[in-house]
Amino acid sequence: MRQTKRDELVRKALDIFYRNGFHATGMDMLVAETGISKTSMYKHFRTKEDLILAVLRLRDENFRNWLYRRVDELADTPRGQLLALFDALGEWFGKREFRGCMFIKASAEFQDRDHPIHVQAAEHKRLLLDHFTRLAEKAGAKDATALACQLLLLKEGAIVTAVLSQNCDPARDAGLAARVLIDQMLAV
Amino acid sequence: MRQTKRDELVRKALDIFYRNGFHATGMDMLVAETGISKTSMYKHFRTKEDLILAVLRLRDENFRNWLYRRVDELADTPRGQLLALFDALGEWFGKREFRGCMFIKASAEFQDRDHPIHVQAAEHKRLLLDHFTRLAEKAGAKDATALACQLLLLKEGAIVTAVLSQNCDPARDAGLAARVLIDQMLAV
DNA sequence: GACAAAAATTACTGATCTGTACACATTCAA
DNA sequence: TTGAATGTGTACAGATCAGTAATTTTTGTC
Repeated sequence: MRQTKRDELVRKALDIFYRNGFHATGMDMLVAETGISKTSMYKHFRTKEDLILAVLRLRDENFRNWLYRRVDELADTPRGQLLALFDALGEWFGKREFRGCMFIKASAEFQDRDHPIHVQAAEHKRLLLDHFTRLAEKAGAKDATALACQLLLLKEGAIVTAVLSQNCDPARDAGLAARVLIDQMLAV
Repeated sequence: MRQTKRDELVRKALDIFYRNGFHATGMDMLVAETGISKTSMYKHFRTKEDLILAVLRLRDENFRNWLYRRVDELADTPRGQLLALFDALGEWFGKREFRGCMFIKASAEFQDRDHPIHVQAAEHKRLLLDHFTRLAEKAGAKDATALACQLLLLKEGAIVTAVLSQNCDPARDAGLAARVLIDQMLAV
């Protein structure tokens, strides 16, 4: 119960950082938009960086939970789930609040590979890749690791393209490409 | 000839913004690292945003010229050139100064779709897509537009992955995937 | 109602941000 | 030699940055 305020802060900060970027969002803006005092913020987090790391942890949890659950709802077989990844992506791109991948943006603003924020963004991608790999194994792919890598490339590319191009449907293109790659990897 | 100083500024600012990010790079840092006075900077560019736009124009020119020329050197046939795209990407990823795609990073820091910097980043991607589409047409793809979109997804995904994952070879994965997609699109 | 933890308020520090003002130096051409 | 264009150096404005200190208010629990 006593964690409530902290959770509220992280939840609201997530929205603001996601919409506005990390460097462009000052602590004073967080105070104004969350209604939480700066003293409280600095009681829960020693620095802005610590807050950002907490935000990214929440984002990772939210996003992967959502994606895995949605894929599970959309298909039963491992092969079907690999394909459903891109249907789920399409749903995400269509949401009003879609603003691209928070981890790509984090790595763009904190470029140093050793920076904790960059490291955490990389960890998110690794967890996704692991999940894709397990799905590819269950589907019986000849080279599950390679297939998972390729599907991850399509996913990341689709996200970037969804942000930067209006008049196209990257989730559909990625899904069509994925089907070809999957069929080729499952063929005997 | 009197454009020299302005060009020098844009060239040096490109390096600094690319390494350090846009918001994280202040005009005072540009003064310190370029040796060009702030007064001169603001004589050539009314605002920091104008300077960034000029930097992105130069980057677009440099990058596309390099990529197109490199692909031309690596292969003769249109199909070979589509594949060579990913060999060229691999060379780029291996360079010491590689820091990801400047336009992805620009769109991450200036998220508003109407923002001039975001618009210019989108234009860069559109020009690349056009080039890919022409190559796919020359190669005789059944659906040149679709193939070009898919290859662009692989390219963007590979760049993002090259930034965020150390222990893998996204250019190779993308190249292998591209071969499958191209073969499927060129098959009768 | 009493008590203690948590949060808010307010004001502040020192640094940095974009952008400007002004005086002075350099270059080049007529 | 004059004069205009282009450059530099320095100082500054006004806002905002991350982060802190001291005090008061709110809140939940016994």
